[in-house]
Amino acid sequence: MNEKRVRTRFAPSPTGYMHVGNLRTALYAWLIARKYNGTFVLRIEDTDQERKVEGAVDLIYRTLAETGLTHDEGPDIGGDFGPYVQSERMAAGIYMKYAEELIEKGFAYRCFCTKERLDELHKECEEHHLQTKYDRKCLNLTKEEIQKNLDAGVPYVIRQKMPDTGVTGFHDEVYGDIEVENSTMDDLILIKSDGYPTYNFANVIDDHLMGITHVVRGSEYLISTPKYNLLYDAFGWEKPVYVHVSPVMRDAQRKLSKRDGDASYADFINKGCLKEALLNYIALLGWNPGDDREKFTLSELVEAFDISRINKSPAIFDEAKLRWLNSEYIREMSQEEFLKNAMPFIKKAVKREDVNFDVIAAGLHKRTEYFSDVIPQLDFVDELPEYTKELYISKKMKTDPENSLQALKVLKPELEAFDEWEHEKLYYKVLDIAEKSGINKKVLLWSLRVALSGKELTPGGGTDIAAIIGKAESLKRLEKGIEILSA
RNA sequence: GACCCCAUCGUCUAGUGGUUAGGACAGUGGCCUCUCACGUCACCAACGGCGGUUCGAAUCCGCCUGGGGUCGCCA
Repeated sequence: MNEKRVRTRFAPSPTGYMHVGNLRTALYAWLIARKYNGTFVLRIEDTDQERKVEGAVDLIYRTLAETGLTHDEGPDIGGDFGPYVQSERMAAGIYMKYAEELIEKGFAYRCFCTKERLDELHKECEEHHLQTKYDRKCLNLTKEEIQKNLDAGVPYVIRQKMPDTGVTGFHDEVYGDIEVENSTMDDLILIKSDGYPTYNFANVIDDHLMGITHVVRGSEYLISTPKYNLLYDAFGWEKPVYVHVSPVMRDAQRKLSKRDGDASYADFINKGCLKEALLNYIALLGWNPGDDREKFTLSELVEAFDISRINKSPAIFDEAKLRWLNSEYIREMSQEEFLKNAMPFIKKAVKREDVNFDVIAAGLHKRTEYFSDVIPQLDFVDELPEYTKELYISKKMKTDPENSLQALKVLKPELEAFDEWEHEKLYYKVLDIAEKSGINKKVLLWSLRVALSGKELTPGGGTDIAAIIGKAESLKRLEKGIEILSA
C-alpha cells in the first residue's frame, strides 16, 4: 500500500443553515482525517450565483469551529485558515482552463442550445417516460460553426461527452462495487453559460487539486460518481477513495429536511441540547463501534471510528434517543455547571430576581433532557397556576381533598409562626407538625407541595418550594389552597 | 417510467452458515422515594415474502414486495 497522507474535505454549499445530516458528513470526514493523522479541508461550494445567501459561509465556519471540527489549511485570513471558496477560485480561471483542456482532448464539447430547446427536450422525454438525455445536437458542430457562434457571442455551456458504450464502475467503501452503463449517462454540463463551473465539475477539479484522498459525501452522489471517474480518467488523475453515506431520515419516507424544522444544528442548540451530545448522537446514526458503547467524546470517536462500520441503509433521526443522550451528558455535570447552562432558560421562565434555585437545582437537574425543559418545570414560581381540588388526590400518599384541607389548616398557622425559612428547617418543622397533630407526614407534604405549586409535578418537595418562593408567597398560596378545598 | 442503491424489535443497531437472534432508546410493570423524576429490576418487541444452495440459513443466490436516490446551466 502506498502510504499517502490522508486528506479529506467537507464541501458544503452555503444555504444559510447547517443541516444535521451535513454535519454528520462533516464529522465523518473530519474523523477520517484525524484517525489517520491526515488533513481536513473546508471548501465552500458556492458556484450557484442565484442562490447566494448572506452570512451563510460564516455560519458554516462558526458551527465547525464551535463543534471542534476544525480544518487544517486554507487561505490566510489574518493568521488563521479561512475556507477555500470556489467562487474565488473561479475568478482565478481555474475551472475554465481544465474544461478547455477536456475539449481539446475530445472529452467535452461546447453546447449552444438554448434553455428553451432543452426544456422541449425534457418535456418530450418525460412524455415517453424516458430518462431525460441531451440529444447531442451540438456534439458534431463543425469548427466553422463553433467559431461563428463564438464570434457572434452566442452563450454556451461546456458538456462532458460520455462514452457511447461500455460500463463504468467504481468501488465505494461502504456500498461496495457499483456499475453504471455508459449509455444511460447524460452529457453533464461542466461549465454554465455564466462561466461558473457546476458542482459536478468544480468538485472533481478541486478534489484533485487539493489532493483529496477520501471523498466523503451523501449517497445521492453515488450514481454520478462514475461520471466523475470518467473525468479523472480523461485528465489522467488518480481517483480518490469514495465513502458515500446514507441520508438521515425524518421517517421511513422522508429525509430530515429544513421544512420539518428541527433539522438544523442551531435548532437543537437553541433548545438547550449540548453540542457534544448532538455530535455523539449523529455519529451513531449510521455508524457503530462494533461493541455496546454509545457515549463518545470527540477524541474517543477518533479512536473508535472505522469506515468499514458505516451502514448502508438510511437512519431515522430519533429525537427521543438524542434527548436521552443529552440527559446523560447533563447528569454528568456538576450542579453548578448545570445551573450555569440552564440559567438562560430559567430566566425565561422566572422573572423574579430574588429566587435561590440552588434548593431545587438537584431535582431540576435530574429531570432535564434539554435545558429548555426547565421552563415548564418552573412556571409556578412567579405565579400560582390555576388548579382544582382534584390535584390533591393521591392514592400513593393516601390524600384526598378532605384530609388535605385539614392538613393545610394545620400547616398555615404553624408556618406563619415559623421564621427559619430555610428548606431543611422547614422540612423538620413539617415532620414536627406531623407528630404534634397526628396527621400523616405524607399527607402534609403532598398537600403543601400542591398548594404551593398548583402542579402535579415539581422539581422539589413541598418544603423546597416553600423555601424558594419565600414565606409571604407561601402563606398566600396556603390560604388559596384552603379556599379551593373549602369550595 | 428508466437507471442505481437499501431491507434484523416502533427507532438506532450487533450479527458475515450452527446464537435461547445480543445491546441501547422508547413503551409497560415492580422496587426505591417528602409527589413526579432520577436510580434500579423485570417485561414487551425483529430477521418483509417466496423459491433455491446447504446436513444446517438473519447470514449465500434468484425473484417478488416495500423503501430510498438519480434523471437541473442546484449542490
